[in-house]
Amino acid sequence: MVSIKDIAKAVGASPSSVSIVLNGKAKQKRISEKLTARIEEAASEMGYYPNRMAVGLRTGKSKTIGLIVENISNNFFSSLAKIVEDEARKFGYNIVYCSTENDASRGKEEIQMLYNQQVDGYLITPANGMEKAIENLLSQNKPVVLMDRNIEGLPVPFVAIDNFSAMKQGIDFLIEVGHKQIGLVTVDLELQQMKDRERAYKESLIQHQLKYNTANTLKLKYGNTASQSVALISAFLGQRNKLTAVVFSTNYLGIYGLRSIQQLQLNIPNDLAVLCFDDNEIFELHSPPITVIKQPINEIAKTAVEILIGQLGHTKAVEQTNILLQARLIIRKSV
Amino acid sequence: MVSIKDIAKAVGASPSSVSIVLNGKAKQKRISEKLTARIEEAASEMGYYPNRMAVGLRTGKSKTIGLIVENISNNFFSSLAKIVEDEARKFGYNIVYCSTENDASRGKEEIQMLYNQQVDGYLITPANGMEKAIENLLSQNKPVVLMDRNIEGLPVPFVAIDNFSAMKQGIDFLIEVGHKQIGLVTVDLELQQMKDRERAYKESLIQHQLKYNTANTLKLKYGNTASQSVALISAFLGQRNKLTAVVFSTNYLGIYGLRSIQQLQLNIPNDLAVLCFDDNEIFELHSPPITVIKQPINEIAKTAVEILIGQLGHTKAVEQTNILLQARLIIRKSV
DNA sequence: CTGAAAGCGCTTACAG
DNA sequence: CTGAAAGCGCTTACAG
Repeated sequence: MVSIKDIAKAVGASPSSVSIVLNGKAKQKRISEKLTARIEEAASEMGYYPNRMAVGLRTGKSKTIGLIVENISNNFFSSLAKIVEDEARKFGYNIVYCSTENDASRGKEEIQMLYNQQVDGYLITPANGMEKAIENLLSQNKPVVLMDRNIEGLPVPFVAIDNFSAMKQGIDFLIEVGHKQIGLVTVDLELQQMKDRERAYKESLIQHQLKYNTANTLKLKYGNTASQSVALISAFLGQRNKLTAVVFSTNYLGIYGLRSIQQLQLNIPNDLAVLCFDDNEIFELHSPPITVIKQPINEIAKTAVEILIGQLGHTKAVEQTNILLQARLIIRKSV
Repeated sequence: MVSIKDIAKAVGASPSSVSIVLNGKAKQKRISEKLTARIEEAASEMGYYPNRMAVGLRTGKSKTIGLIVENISNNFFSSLAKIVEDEARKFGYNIVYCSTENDASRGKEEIQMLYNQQVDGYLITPANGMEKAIENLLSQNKPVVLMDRNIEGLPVPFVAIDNFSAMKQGIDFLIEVGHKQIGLVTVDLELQQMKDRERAYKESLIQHQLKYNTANTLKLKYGNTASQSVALISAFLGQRNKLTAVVFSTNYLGIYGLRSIQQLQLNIPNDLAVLCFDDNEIFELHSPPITVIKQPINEIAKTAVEILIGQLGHTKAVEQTNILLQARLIIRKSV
């Protein structure tokens, strides 16, 4: 590996001059044009690239961003990851990812690893229980942007969608179309977004003078396996055949749900209308295609990176730091 | 951030002793048990964690692995990424990912970035044109493991599936079941795996005394948009209605294909039998569920990490470094 | 206009 | 048994 010293030797200058030139500060530091040219030529000829470890140690900047998501293999998060990668790339940043699996202790370890690795900023979809660790980061003046899930009371920028009105929009639609017995399948995570979605379900029913019956809500354990979940959804859907519509509060629950419905040999939408929160190629392709509430993944990722990069000092800081984007109801054929 | 110096000061020892103890070499370097205990206590009390940049600069190791895939948002690669993360984590490694989008110049830039960042090892699904860059890595003695796609003639470990026999198995099955007019939808990438799959298609037909007709193969451009691809597949499938079965040579082609088939309102499997290379939740859930050739993603990822970690000196080197795993034909209801 | 020196936090030969 | 010193590759205040 060729170092600054090597170049200095090659052109007969000092390492400091080389460093200055290579950092584009030649003019500012009044290095002669002649020396500047010689150094630049030598650098490109010798194939010089700075050792980021050394730069990092010296400057405290690693040009790396830590991305902590629930699970990188989940479609929602991997789509997010791709946009994050592309955006960060424009500013010369690499991304190191970690999956929490919604396990706070795993998440905390990951924050620690990223911290030791000196990542410059953090993009996090926090699991419950990570509040303290994130607060620590903030108190160390590390730039953090939360995505998808907020932590109440932490002074940290946050970009996500307005879960309440997104879900409300969906349920309102089901009701307008004539459904009166609407079931909800959700997950027992104590996440604000899940609570918001559930609350929207309830309030929409009440607002439309429909009965809110807790028996019409199925709350699955997060830790359940796929086949357990499918079985539980099947039982839920099979028993209460008075339901005319069901809404799944996440992507993967919807996928499980479709499997259950297939097993039960119910016809969508005749036997049962289906609405799902979060889109997925599966839903678009299903016969019939499933009506969904779609999050603007692109916009979420872009905005989050933009804010983070702003904090890292590359662009102007974004003024409004709590950003709630709107989801869109995409009407297909399942309702 | 607390440093080794701080600890040294706190316990009244030298930084070197602290370093030795904290690296678990106290016994070996014959540091007294008393000092060892004092240092360890202070370190945990003060919340010491090594600065990985400094360690990296000094030792040349960053405890980071670079993962270069075609596209992190693609289900196959994000699933791979999750297993890679979990396996690497066991050995204390972080993963930084990059998507090439099958663009060699982007891929080369990414290798360069990872190199500057001093990643310890590389896990790569190479795009065509990255051969030279990978060769460079090898000549610098950087550990590299190729996944999914090989590069002929490079002395580099490689783990993937036996694409030829996997595809052969699938086509043989279609023929045994009675199909004589079998179409193939594939992509124009000059990748060995794609060639192997195509070759298997051809050879299976010939072996069974069926006509191999190039008009029955549709080769899509990699750069096509989703809707372009769907339109082209529709045209292909619509015209030659003598086809009784079609096989898609990748995951995303299959997804496009299902959309085309839906648009054409063809019944699977009565009007057209469908077989797809690579599994996907979509296929499992489709009505009817699609028969697929499934790659053992878990095994691929685990094996690749295992070999890489082996090369990094943590476990014994794996002896057999070119590993071809077997794919499995999963018979569902689309044939 | 340019160079010598210090120092980021760590590890490792070396000396005692 | 323990410490002082050098050095990884870089950047930046300082001196001239």
